[in-house]
Amino acid sequence: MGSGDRPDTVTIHQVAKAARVSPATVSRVMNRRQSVDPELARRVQQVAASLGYQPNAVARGLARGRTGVIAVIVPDLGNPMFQSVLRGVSRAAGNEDYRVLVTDSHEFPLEETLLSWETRLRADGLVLCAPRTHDQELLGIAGKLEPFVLVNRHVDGMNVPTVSVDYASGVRAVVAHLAWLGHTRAAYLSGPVASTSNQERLESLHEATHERMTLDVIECGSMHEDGYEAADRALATGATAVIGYNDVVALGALGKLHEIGVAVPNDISVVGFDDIPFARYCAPRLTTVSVPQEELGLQAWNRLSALLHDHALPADVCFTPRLEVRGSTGPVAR
Amino acid sequence: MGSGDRPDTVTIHQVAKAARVSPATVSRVMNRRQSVDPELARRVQQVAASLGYQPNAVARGLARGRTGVIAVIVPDLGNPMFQSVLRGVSRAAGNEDYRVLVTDSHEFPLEETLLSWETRLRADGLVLCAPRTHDQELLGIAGKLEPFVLVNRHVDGMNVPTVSVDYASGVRAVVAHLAWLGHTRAAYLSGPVASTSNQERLESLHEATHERMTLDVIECGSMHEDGYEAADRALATGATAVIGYNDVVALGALGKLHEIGVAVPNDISVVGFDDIPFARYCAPRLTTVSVPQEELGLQAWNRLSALLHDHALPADVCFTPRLEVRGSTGPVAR
DNA sequence: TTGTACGCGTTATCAG
DNA sequence: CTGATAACGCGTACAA
Repeated sequence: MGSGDRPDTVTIHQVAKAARVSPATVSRVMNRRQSVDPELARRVQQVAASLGYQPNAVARGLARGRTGVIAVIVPDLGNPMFQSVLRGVSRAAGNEDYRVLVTDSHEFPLEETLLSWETRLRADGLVLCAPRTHDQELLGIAGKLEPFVLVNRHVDGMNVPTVSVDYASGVRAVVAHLAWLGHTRAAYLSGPVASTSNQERLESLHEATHERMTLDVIECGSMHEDGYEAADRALATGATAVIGYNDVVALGALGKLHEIGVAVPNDISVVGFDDIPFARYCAPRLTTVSVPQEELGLQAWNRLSALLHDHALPADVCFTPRLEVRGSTGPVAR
Repeated sequence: MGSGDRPDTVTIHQVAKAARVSPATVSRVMNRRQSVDPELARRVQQVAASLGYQPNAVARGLARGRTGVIAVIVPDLGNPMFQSVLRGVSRAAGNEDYRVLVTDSHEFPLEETLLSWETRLRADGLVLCAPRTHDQELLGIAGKLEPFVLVNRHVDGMNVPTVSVDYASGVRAVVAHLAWLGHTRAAYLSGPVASTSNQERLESLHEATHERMTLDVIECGSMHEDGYEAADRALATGATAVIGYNDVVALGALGKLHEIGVAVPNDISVVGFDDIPFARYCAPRLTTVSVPQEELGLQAWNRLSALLHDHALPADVCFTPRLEVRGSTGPVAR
């Protein structure tokens, strides 16, 4: 037991009193200002250490106007793609002593902007992965989100640093690869309709397959289960190749195909997007459009960092994904 | 209207002035205090909305003494196990309007405590996944971390709410399962030596296999690559079953085995720990000791929440994992 | 080089 | 029910 008070909160004043200096001096010492007598600084540091003093981050944030925290919004913390982006941001930001406030918007478009705003208020800046929000809504709130960086999404008329991926190029590579293998009919396991990356991939697929390959679009989603369930329907179209909205979906389909005895790639080929870590560890290894996910996070941080420190802003970057051909695609059976 | 102007930082005073009331009243309205004249409250809300006012979270945190943020420390944001725990915490905390400050300690024991402390300062509480830190160090810093909850780890003499898993029980189930299948020689792909969960599993394995099965311990690690590389060495021992430190390692081994033409489970059986999402989507599906990862996060939040709100603290919980028998284990070849 | 005093934006206390 | 006023803990001009 003990007293119900909280004597464990040692403030700058207590340190000052114990060291017989003013709070200002303690502050200077804690912030490594050079204008303090070395001898005095040492004494203050000793006292501070012996008292276990650590500056209150909140008060410091208020006084300085910055918190040393950045916010990151992801649609789903369970999605390996965003996990990697988060990891990239976190590590990069951590190297410059910034912490990350992460928020999962639950794949819920309405929450994306609300949560973004709310979370942004507790941080100095924002890295936004918001594939579901409408352009208009984003444009409307952009002003209250600054400084922020957009990941994996482009919004016309929005002048915000963006880190993205040229999925169209990836799609073309996929289609070329499949065509070269002799495929003439492919099924696309479509992601969430509201997702811009799904729209981008779908549109590019239509363009790339035009008069070259038949494309069946299967309603699916973005989770394992979605791909697992959609596999049957994809199969029913007679397609010889399945293109998943992302790797997670593709792996879900792969699981189902294996279960029902459909051989990959002999009976059917499977392709995904992202190149999540497990894509290279499943059997057969998944052929996929490889996106540098952590690099995406790193570059996002670089831009946010520039914004925060008023440095020169790196140009927008758009990564060209690489088609990683592995074991899940093969010549069409005949 | 609404767009166009950019009120850099609109404060409670500006709202107060515009609504011709005192800041105190605005504060009351924003905090939904019932002691405000409904008519007045409506007016204030309108003004606040029209000005796009949102209370400054940092100032609010300072004044209230709590931030609405909790810290979560994980050894590696790339590990699906901790990703799930994080997700569980995040979603549970989010439901009560708490945000999550996440820090990746890079699997670096020394940083675990330092980062924990540093991060804890910016939050109201802490969920700590620190499998590498020594007991002594943890005991020493525990006082400055409170309130906090420990996940997946027990420290003797530390009176802190803990959410853990009875790995020993899982290990026994694995050994029983393998023995029943006729296996008499197993190889354990050992995780990081400093990891308490590895120590726990290894110790339990020795006990469970005692005079019943030969156990070869292979130095490995916690990543895909580690399992991938260790597969050969495991094979060389002549073991008919491989037990991975975790699913990630087991999947890495699975990949290598598949690559070199060793059939699973016909030639060799493979088991993992955790039951990460992909364990059920690989081929063959991975037999593994299933841990309720998100539930771990949820329960951790429940306890932290109780601590934060001074509610009755739920008893420590220790989940008994379930052996999820899938396709990667089978009768020993003869 | 060091100390004093004020501001950061809110909340809480206490009069009115 | 509402409004001054004092914290909250720290950073920093400004003065000494």
